Amino acid sequence: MTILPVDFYDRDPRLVARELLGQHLVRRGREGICRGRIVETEAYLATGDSACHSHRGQTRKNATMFGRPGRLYVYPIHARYCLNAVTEPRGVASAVLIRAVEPLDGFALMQQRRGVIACANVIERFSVANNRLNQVGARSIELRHLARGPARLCEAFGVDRRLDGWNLTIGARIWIAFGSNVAHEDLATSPRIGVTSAHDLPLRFFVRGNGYVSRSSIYLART
DNA sequence: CTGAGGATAGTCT
DNA sequence: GACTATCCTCAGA
Repeated sequence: MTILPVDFYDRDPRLVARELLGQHLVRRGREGICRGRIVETEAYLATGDSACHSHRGQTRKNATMFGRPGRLYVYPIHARYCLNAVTEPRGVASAVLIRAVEPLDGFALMQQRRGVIACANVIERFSVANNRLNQVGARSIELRHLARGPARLCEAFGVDRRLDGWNLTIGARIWIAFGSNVAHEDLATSPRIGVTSAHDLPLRFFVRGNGYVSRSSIYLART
């Protein structure tokens, strides 16, 4: 296992966002270990980006973005959380939002944290929903939705603001390890999801055709 | 102290 | 595709 070093993060967030695709987000806690392949990211720039949290200066909420690269920036949104990796040197407040992973390990733990039962397909999902043995009342979802979307990802991996500022490069609690690089032809870009300003910038990066990517059908842009 | 709004997700049409 | 529950943070009074 190769943990991505600080140098990896100490670069332009557009480069980091692109190269994070294919790498493995790993979460280790008392309950066990979770691992997922990163398939969708977004870059938020330190300058000229009105959608970036740092755009209006430093506050307590976004302070982590102004700190060292390779740290975890967690912030609350709509009663949920989103997970970012801080990029560029201290004082240059940029970050990469991780929007979705393809689950690799820790399926049971992710399901438990999310309070759902993940099914391989819609047919199995229908079957589970009607199964009397499902006494806990957990919703059944498709597997591709287990950690798709930043808030679902945080819930599945047990990430909340207590991990804001955590060092992603020391190999404890949560880190990103090298998995594989995505071939150029499998890489796609689009405008970022859910941002109301700077919507023209193609700062979202995802693995083309990957079923774990959110809203993949909307954009088919190519880099 | 109060109000507004946000890098969402789930549900329903 | 539209609607909205939900809650934390910040700005303004």
